[in-house]
Amino acid sequence: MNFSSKHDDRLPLYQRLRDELSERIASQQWRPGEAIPTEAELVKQFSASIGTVRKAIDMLVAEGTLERFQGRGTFVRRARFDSSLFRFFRFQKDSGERQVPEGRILRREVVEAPSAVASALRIAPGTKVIHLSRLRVLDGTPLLAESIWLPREKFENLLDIDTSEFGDLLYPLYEERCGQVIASAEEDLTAEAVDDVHARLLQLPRGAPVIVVERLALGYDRQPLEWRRSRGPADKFRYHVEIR
Amino acid sequence: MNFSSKHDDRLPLYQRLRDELSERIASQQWRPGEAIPTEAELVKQFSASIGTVRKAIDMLVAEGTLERFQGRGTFVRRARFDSSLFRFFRFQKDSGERQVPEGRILRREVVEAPSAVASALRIAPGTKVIHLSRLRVLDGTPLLAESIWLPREKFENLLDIDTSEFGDLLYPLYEERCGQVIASAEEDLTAEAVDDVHARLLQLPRGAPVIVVERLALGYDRQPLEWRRSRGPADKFRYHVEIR
DNA sequence: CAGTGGTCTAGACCACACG
DNA sequence: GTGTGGTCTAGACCACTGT
Repeated sequence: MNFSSKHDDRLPLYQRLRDELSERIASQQWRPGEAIPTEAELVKQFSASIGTVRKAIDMLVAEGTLERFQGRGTFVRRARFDSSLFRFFRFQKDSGERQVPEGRILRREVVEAPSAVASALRIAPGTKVIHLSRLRVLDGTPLLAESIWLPREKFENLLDIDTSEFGDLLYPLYEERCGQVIASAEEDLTAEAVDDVHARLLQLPRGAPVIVVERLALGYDRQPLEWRRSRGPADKFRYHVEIR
Repeated sequence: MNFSSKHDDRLPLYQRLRDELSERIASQQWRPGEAIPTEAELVKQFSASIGTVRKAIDMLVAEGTLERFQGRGTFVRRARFDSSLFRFFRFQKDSGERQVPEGRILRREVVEAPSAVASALRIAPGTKVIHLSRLRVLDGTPLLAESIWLPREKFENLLDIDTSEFGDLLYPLYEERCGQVIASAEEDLTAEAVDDVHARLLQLPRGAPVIVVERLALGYDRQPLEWRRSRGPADKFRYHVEIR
């Protein structure tokens, strides 16, 4: 067995190996939660030494694409985005348990992509996109008001289901209904004084500070799959960063 | 040559090696900007193989403690924190060049540590600390209002210099005057409506949204050296994160 | 040129998971 | 016990830096 042709021979072997593995994951040849072949097997397949194979796998583990378990194997990592919400918002029960906030879809429509959305999703402006408006609520308190945009072509199936059946988490829904797996994301955080529309939605006084999180979610092949903008009350927000 | 005694023999060799190197850096045996011994030299000193030495160094590079340059050597990394400011604030000239905002010390005093400060710096409440009040200004526009607390014992020398000679960056000053090197930091971000005191300082209307950044700065030995709380106008703020 | 880190090999043995 | 990843060795050769 050998490499798919497109790799540059001048690149180090472990790099090409990393890219090759990464592509097989992107193409869902190995799916999230599944084990990839053993190190010994990969050594044979790519006629590389164990050290080189391990270095390639090391990189994918560092990137968060793979997960290793001694004695069991190496697995494609299933991204856990719910936790990202809790990196930002200290909305937890006293016991410290993490609750998934209830998600209510307020609106679902097909529209032409506004220019900001089109450029984020890297599609032509005016392309049809699905727009969802969603409110996330915890213990009766509005937590987040979200606007979500999806390329229609990939997510057409979402138009067939009743929005009441969407459930509280969208990414598993994307996977089940549309075969689209979210592998990573980029977020931009800002803050602003709440506008009247969101003040009503979030039950906040006029001009109260809100956090704005814009998230671009990507597949394993790094294609943009979803763009969303979420707003939440600033006093519920705390984000922690380590710097070196 | 051998390891300092305290390392646990059950730990993998590359781990013990990493810890040993890390300690030598913390103790300023090798200082920021200086090269550490070559890989071949470390192989001899620790009677390990080249692969093991490289793995230990790899870890410190990944942590941001060391920096490698092919053909030149491996160097203790000098933390560059000015950049952290610009990760958060999009205050740049049109050309994209990064300007260091002017720093004006408004007040310098010795006080007993408030409990929040004491717990952040991990010292007993009531211990004497140096408190600095500082305004950072770019092109005449107030950017950040900062309150900075330092353990008096380590930073006594700062009391001897006129505050007008502090300059625009404090961390180089800490290093030159007090021998204290900042190696890493943790930041917490929140947002709030500005209070009257900071509205005046930052020239903002009442209740405007401000970003609040609390930073704990640590030495190479991870001892807390400085705690600060900074506030800046939210519309100047944008923070970018990657999630996996 | 000599000296540095970067890549790669071909093994050995250990620690852990699971049937 | 068998199979997996984890640690470690002892080299070889390449690519880059500085003199």
